[in-house]
Amino acid sequence: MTKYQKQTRILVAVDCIVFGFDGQTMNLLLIKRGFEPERNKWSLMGGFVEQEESADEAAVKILKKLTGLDGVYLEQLYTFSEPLRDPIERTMSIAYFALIDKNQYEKQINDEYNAEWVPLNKVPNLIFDHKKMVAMAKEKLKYKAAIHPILFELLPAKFTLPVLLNLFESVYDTSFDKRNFNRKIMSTGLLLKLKEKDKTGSKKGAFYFKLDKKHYQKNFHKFLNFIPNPNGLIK
Amino acid sequence: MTKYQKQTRILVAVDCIVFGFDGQTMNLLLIKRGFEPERNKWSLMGGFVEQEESADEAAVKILKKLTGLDGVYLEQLYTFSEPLRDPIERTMSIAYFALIDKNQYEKQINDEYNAEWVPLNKVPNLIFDHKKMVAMAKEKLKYKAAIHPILFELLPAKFTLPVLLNLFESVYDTSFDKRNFNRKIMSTGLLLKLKEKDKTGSKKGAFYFKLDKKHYQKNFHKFLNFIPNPNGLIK
DNA sequence: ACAAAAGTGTTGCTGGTACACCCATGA
DNA sequence: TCATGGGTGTACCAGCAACACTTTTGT
Repeated sequence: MTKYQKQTRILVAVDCIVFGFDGQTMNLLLIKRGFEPERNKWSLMGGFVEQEESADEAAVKILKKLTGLDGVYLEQLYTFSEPLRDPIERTMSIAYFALIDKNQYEKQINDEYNAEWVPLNKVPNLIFDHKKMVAMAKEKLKYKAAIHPILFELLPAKFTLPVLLNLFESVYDTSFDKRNFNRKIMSTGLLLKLKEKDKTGSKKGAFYFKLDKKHYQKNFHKFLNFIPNPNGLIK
Repeated sequence: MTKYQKQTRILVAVDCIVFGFDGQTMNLLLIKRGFEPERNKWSLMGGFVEQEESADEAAVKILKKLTGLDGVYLEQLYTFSEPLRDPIERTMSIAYFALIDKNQYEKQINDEYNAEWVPLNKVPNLIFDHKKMVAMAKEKLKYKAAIHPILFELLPAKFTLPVLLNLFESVYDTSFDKRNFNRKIMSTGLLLKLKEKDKTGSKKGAFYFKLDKKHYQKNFHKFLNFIPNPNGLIK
C-alpha cells in the first residue's frame, strides 16, 4: 500500500499541567528548563510523542518521570496547534492536566528535573503558550469539579472535612459555609467517617474520612449541581 | 538556531463529527470515501492539517467545503493518537464536533463529496476509530447541552417550542413534560416570542421564537442544571 | 479559664416535578 | 364537528441558603 506521500508531518508534544494540593494551598508543578530554547525560563513539564506511543502513554511516562507517581489522575485537556506557537519549529502540543497529592510527591525527582511547586496564584511567566494552557486547565478544573467528585484525587487516602473545605475554597477562590458544605458532602454518600482524628490542626481534632469506594461509582452523579451556581463561578 | 533534529514527525488530521437537526430527527453527516484506504466505506469528513494552518483553521476549511456554511458552531473534542489507528501510516486525529441547521445545508455540495445525512440512531460502521469519535461526540453533546444553551446552534433563527422540545428529546433520547419544559425554557430569558406562527405542524399553529441576543451571554449560566439529572442521563 | 478550631440544626424560600384540561383551526 | 397538535396552571415536595451557638481539649 502507498503511504500518504505528500502530506506534512509535524512534531507533536505533550505538556502536563500538574495540580498539587498540600492541605492548605493549591500548587502547580513547574520546571526551569535546562535546555534550549528558552533555557532557564519556567515551563510546564513536557516531551515529544515518540513513534510507538500514544499521547496518553507519553503523558503517563512524563508524569512518572517527574513525580515518581503511578496511577495519577490524568486527563486530556486540549490540543494547541497554532503554527507559530514554538519559534524553533512547528510543534503541536497535546495538553494534559493531572491531579496529585502533593505530599506523596518525591523530592529527589523534583531536584533532578529542576521542578518546583508554585502556589497557583503566584505562577510566573511561562514559555510559549503555556500560560494559556494553565488558564484553560484552571477553568476545566473548576468546571469539572462542580459536577464530578474529582478533587479527591488531590487528597491522601485519609483527610478531614476542614481540609476538603480548604480544597474547594482554593479551587473556587471563594469561601463556603461549612455547615452547608459538610452536609452536602455527607449527603453524597461518598465518604466514610473513620474513628481516628487529625490533631495537627486543632486541639479538638478533626475526624478523618475516606472515600467509600463502593459508592464512588454509583454516586458519581450526585455531584451534579454541587457548586450552587452563585454569581457565575462556573463558566 | 537548531531544530529538534532527532524527533519523530507525525501526520496530523482533523475529523469532523457534524450534527444536523431537521426539526424532527438528529442526523450525522457522513461521507463515502472516494479514495484509498477504505474506499467506499463510510467515514467522517476529515483532512490533513497543512503546514501553515492550525487545526481549528483546518476544521473550519473542511466544514466550509463540506457544507457550504460559514460561522458554524465548532468545538475541539479530543485528539486520538493511538499509533495504529490508521493502518497505512501513523496519523493523529484531532476530532471536532459541529452543530448545524440541516436545512441550511447545500445539497449540491453534498453530492460533490459523496456526503449523506444519516439518522443518529442508524449510523453504519465507520472506518478506523471513527465510531469511537462519534460516541464521544454524542456524550459530549449531552453533557454540554445540559449545562449550556448550545442546542440552538442546530436550529434556524426562528423556531417553535415543539421543535425545540423535539430537539432536546432527540439528544437525550427520552421525553420531557412539555409544560415543565416550556416553563423552564422561558424562565431562562433567552427566548423572544414572535407574532408569527408556524402552521406547517398543526392547524392551530405554533408561535415562533428567536434567541434574545442581548440576554444570551448574560443568561448562559441559567442553563446550569437544565436537565434534571433524572436516572443518570448525564455522565 | 481561655483560646482555637470542630461540629451541629432550623427555618424560609426557591425551584422542580407531576399531573389534565382547554384552545384554535383546517378539513 | 371533530381530530390534531398547541398551550397553560396548581399543588406538593425536595433541596438549598442563611444563620450562631456548643463542644473539645491543649496550654
